[in-house]
Amino acid sequence: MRATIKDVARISGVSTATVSRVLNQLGGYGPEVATKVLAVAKAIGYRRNDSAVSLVKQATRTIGIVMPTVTTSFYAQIINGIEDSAYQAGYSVILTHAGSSNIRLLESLNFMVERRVEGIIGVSINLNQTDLTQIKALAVPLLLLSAQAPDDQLPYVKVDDYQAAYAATRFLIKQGHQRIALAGVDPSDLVAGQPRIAGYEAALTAAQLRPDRNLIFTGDYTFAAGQQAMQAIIARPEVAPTAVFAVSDETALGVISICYQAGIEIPRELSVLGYDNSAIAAMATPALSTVAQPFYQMGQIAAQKMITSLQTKTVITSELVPFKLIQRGTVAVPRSN
Amino acid sequence: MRATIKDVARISGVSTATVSRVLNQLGGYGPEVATKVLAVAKAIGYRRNDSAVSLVKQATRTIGIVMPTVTTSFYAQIINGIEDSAYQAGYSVILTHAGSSNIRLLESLNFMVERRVEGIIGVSINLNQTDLTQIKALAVPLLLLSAQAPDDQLPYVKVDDYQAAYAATRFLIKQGHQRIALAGVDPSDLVAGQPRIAGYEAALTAAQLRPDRNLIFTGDYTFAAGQQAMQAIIARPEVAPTAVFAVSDETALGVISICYQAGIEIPRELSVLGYDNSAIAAMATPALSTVAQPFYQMGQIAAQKMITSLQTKTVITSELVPFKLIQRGTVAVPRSN
DNA sequence: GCTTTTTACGTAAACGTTTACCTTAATTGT
DNA sequence: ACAATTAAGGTAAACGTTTACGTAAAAAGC
Repeated sequence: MRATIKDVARISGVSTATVSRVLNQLGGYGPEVATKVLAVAKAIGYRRNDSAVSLVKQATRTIGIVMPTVTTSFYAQIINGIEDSAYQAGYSVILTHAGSSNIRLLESLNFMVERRVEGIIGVSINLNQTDLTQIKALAVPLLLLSAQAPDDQLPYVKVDDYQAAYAATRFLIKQGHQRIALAGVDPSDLVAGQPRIAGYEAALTAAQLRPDRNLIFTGDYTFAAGQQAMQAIIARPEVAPTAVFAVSDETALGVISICYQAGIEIPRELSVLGYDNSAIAAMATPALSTVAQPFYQMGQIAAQKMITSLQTKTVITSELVPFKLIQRGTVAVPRSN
Repeated sequence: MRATIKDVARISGVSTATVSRVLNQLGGYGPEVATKVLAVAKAIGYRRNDSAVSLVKQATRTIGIVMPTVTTSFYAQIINGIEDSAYQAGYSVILTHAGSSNIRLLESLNFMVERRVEGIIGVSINLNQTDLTQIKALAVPLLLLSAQAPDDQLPYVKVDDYQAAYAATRFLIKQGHQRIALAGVDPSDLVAGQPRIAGYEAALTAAQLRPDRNLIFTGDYTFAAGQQAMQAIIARPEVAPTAVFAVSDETALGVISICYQAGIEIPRELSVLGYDNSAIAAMATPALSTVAQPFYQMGQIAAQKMITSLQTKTVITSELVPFKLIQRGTVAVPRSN
């Protein structure tokens, strides 16, 4: 068994209260006692037991992360951001997956409540009203990252998908594109799907271009979705876009992979724009132009917001973080111009 | 404040012991008491406090993950594997970064010991002898994942880098390649660097090909390392390999990106083989041939080994997991053949 | 030199559980 | 019908800390 504060006290010849005071530097002890206690603690390898501390202090200094079981590449960046901020503030982070399609979500949240996390950051989780009422019953602060609850019932940190899609589409138009496809989007997705469609269409309309539903290729943000979209584009020469705005970098790579197989040269024959700026974007050939989400910073911001809210006992406010258009090698002016 | 077992007991009109028995289904109570207690617990939103349980049971059912602050794309797969296994066994996982180049390593480990994790899985961390003695002093089980300690002083789960590099090189030779470069490797890295160099050279020697140190381009496994290696290859036409074995997928993409810029066609003019089979390998154009490490399974195996060792109180044994050569689109027979 | 303040500790309760041990009543066996 | 067993539930200690409160001695103030 591991040494306890009592062992340190006994060997040092003082009370546990004094040991605690020395260890936490609270004052109220003499210098020779302090050195003695410290020496003994080190000698017997004493480490304090956070379970006991949490119990008496009624605070665990732990925040939880809940994510769907995905392996998209920005996963790491988000977690890094959260963990770095948490660590700096002396908080631990405990991690749980919600399973694919949130199957394990409430179970996971329960788990965390029993661990007495002080707050939870839910990454990319879609909530319906039933979920929300159950979450409220849990009585634990929940902050959404890259997600949004119906009627904004929960605070969030995310980019403004409408604005980002608008800016991205506008950028393609300014390059001279008129027939711009939107690929891989899920129109039933209220948080990332519909706003991006709306932004895309608004930018077209603002430029006097008529949005064409035949240019929207639905999907689930994956590589495969991009492949399917591009195959559909090739199969229907009558639509013939000069640019495709993919709804994620992975989707963009999917369309690029089909283009490669079909001998369509990028960006000469077709421009492709991604979304996310995940690590793979810079490493693709040609390097992928994309709209960047600052994942690491989003993680940091989320953790900071959560922790300061915890410490100041104020409510967490939502925050829209800035996106950025990153021009690399997959967008050019269309050939016809 | 959250409801406690005492609240449940008081409202139900029984003792806390009985509540505990009901909640944990230990028997020794009547059916009507049970339903009453359960109803009360639910009504007041009682959740048990794991800090208290951990304290009295002297077990936290938590394992820790320590990783360097990297954003390589297999990060997610490893964590998913660990978390899934842990979750199934009723364990929580708490996550900490060791910082770049392990700057925060011992601090992180200490953190975890204070949290009383029952075991720690260290992912991709390189340990020197000083680290090791300090870790031993921590007296907590540590299992290495994709890493190895000097003199095998700690158990590990990893692929056999020597064999994998040997098989990969042999594969390239069988395709007809005779001048094969090795790119991005760190020769001072005892765990992933030297064994891969050795396997690479052994395969060459076994095929009566003389290893040539000029064909080894050192680096740090990154995308940039691959770019530098390929630039060096182009700058020195006298070495002119027909294939390059990159020491990671990212490095492979680095060499591919330079080839693209230089107009070198892959795989017609140059074959490229990666290492890892991270998500990006399948999404690259052309799709990257690579030696696959089963990251998700490695995570699972590590967690399972740790947990069964904890439960059976046996030592953790090391395990070499199988690699696999995945042939996609970046390796072909050399032109000269 | 006496009171007052400060310093340096010790005592013990509290945090929320689990569980060994005890007690009472009901059930069983004969 | 009575002893023996079992079932149902209570009591209280224990886990490892922190911290309010108490106390004795030393220091300071006059």
